[in-house]
Amino acid sequence: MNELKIETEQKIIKAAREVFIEKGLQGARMQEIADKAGINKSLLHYYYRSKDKMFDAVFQDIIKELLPAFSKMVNAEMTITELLESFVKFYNEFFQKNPYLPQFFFHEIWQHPDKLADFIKSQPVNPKDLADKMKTKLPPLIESEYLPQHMIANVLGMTLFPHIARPLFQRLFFNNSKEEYNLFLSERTNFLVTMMSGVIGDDDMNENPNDDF
Amino acid sequence: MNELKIETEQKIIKAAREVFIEKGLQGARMQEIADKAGINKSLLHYYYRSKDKMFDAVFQDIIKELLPAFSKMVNAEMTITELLESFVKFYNEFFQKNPYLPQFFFHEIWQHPDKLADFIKSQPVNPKDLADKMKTKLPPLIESEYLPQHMIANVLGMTLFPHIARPLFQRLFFNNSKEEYNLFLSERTNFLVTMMSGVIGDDDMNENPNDDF
DNA sequence: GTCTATATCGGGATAGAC
DNA sequence: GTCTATCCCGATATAGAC
Repeated sequence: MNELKIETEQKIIKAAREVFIEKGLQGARMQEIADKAGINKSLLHYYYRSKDKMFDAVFQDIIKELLPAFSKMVNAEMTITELLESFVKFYNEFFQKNPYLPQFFFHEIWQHPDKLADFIKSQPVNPKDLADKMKTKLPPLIESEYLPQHMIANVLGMTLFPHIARPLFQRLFFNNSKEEYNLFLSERTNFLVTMMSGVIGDDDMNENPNDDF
Repeated sequence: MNELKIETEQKIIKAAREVFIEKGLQGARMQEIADKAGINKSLLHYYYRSKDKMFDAVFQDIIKELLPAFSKMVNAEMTITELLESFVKFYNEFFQKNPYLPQFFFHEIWQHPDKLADFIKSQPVNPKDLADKMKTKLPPLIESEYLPQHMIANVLGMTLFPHIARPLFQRLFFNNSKEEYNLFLSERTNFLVTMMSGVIGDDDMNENPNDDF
């Protein structure tokens, strides 16, 4: 019995996630979620009292997957080049598996900035510390010119853009071929990593930003 | 009478645009649009038969404002540095005035890739030509390494990101202060222009990519 | 053209049997 | 826990008076 319950809840949350990510909170239909989960519509209300509560559960899950990946990498003991590499690789892979996700995420943070704020406040990590931490990883020459915020915006922007603009870009430049575009995306991971290393300079590869070394 | 009619239609399309951009097609309410236009709900149906048709009108308008700005600049007789500058300045200014717009645009192109495709096909401009044209503007050294698609994704990504990620970034790094963030955005325009010029090399400033010079 | 009143319907939510 | 049946409201859309 209990196993069945757990299994059902899994099916529901999985289906809900898929539908919400594709259609957004307003666009999603409870019926579609129920169909996709292979269960009855009213069961949704048994597990999650309302559509809103169900959405919250999904939204929180997704933020928890996206943001910590960010801070974990910044906190890890890596050089800036290694950091950028794991950064770009992680998000490129993640979004290639979940193409609708960037669109969903940014749409919903504009619709519910409050929900986002609550989550951020509940987090133990201080984002300003992250930015500072990132700054210490930068070679001195660049450090003086780049605000860490610019740096982060550059990296995230260049990584994210081809994913969120996919419906447009795939049609404009890749004959609307899914395969061609995935090829472009995979290739782009390497392109970005080598390009960024070039801008930063490879000479920090042997440096260690920590004093205790 | 006719003037009144025109005036009303203007008020409606303006209101519809605002509400659609903030809430999206699914999130928008006809009542809210009517209220914002200061007219009766049923008048909306008199001018545009349905919500969908109204949305189409708005969506087309917006695409027409966003994409041609793109191609006009690429076609203009500018060096790559001048091109990048007008590019970044145009979009940064446009999105600062219309903060919800990037979020709206990307959400809706995922929801209606068909509508987007139709528009693209109806355009006389060939995007591949644009990419090639852009390639001719690049200094030879860079040309060999950069696919124009990467170049475009880089510039658009770095320009767009702080706008679409605003609810997140403003909270994470700018105490959720609207003023501080606008300052950051304005400053970033210059930052991007100088940074990009640096990467490309300023030595193309005096070159003219055309043979007839 | 613009309004009021109303129809219609989709979709979230609840009651209750099993 | 899961289903069927039903409620009920919100939102788009239409009819018709002025």
